[in-house]
Amino acid sequence: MNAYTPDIDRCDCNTIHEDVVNEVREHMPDDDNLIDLADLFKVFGDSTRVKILSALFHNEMCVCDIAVLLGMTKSSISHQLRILKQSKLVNYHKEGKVVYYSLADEHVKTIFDQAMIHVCEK
Amino acid sequence: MNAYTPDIDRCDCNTIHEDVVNEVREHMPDDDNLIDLADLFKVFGDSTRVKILSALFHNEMCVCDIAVLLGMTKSSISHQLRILKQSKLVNYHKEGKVVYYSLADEHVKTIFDQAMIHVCEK
DNA sequence: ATAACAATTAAACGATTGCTTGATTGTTAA
DNA sequence: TTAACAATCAAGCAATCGTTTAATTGTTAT
Repeated sequence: MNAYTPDIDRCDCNTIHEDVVNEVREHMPDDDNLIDLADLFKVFGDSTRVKILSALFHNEMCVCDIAVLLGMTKSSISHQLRILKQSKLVNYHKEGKVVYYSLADEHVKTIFDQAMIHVCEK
Repeated sequence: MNAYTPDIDRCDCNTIHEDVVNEVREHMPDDDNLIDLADLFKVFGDSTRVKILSALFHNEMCVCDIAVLLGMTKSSISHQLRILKQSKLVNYHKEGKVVYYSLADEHVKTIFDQAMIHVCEK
């Protein structure tokens, strides 16, 4: 931030259409919201987690069953469930040694359905 | 794949609830579809790309304007636009030196809106 | 108490990713 | 032709990520 680098924004060019930039800036959601949005999609952006959530659409399941279903180790499933748990996307309850996971939120299915339509349309 | 590693699926445990696993397996979408779904979310899972798409909801824009809007270099914006282009999420057309990018698909906004509802509900 | 087992955790790894830098392409205007 | 500039591209780097491996926790059953 000195006289030689007046670009607060680290941008290496000048605005071409100032009116468009200003108009878009007004209509865009806050940065924080867009970052949260990206973070949610980031959680959805792994095939293992997508498969886990897709499985939980139909039934609550324990770690072991999910591991069998997806042909992966309990460890990696547990690891991914931890991430889904942190993102408040799954709930869980214990019964003895077994931990059952279930979908925490109905929105997820709506989002997945919409995205699946997009994916299947090409 | 020999007599000592009979686990085709690399799973390190036995099925606890075979009925649940079988039932879920029948209802789940194909692996390919779920992988495509995760790949789509992977593209959405970066805040720069989310911001670019969110901007394009309102207007087509050139690389320079997007760079100004987001306070980033043209190079990194161009880099991300390339990924969005490869995923068929944006279209573009040239006018002289300037390349204008626009949203390729209305579904994206629907998906973003649904996800934004989820994000804002906590 | 001991063995068995569901689940979690930590460390390590290989792979992927996003940005930076600098060079290059292609078009416009002097 | 030359200079300016929008845009792209390639190489390199640091950071992040998903899985593996091995050890650990906690519960059940012998």
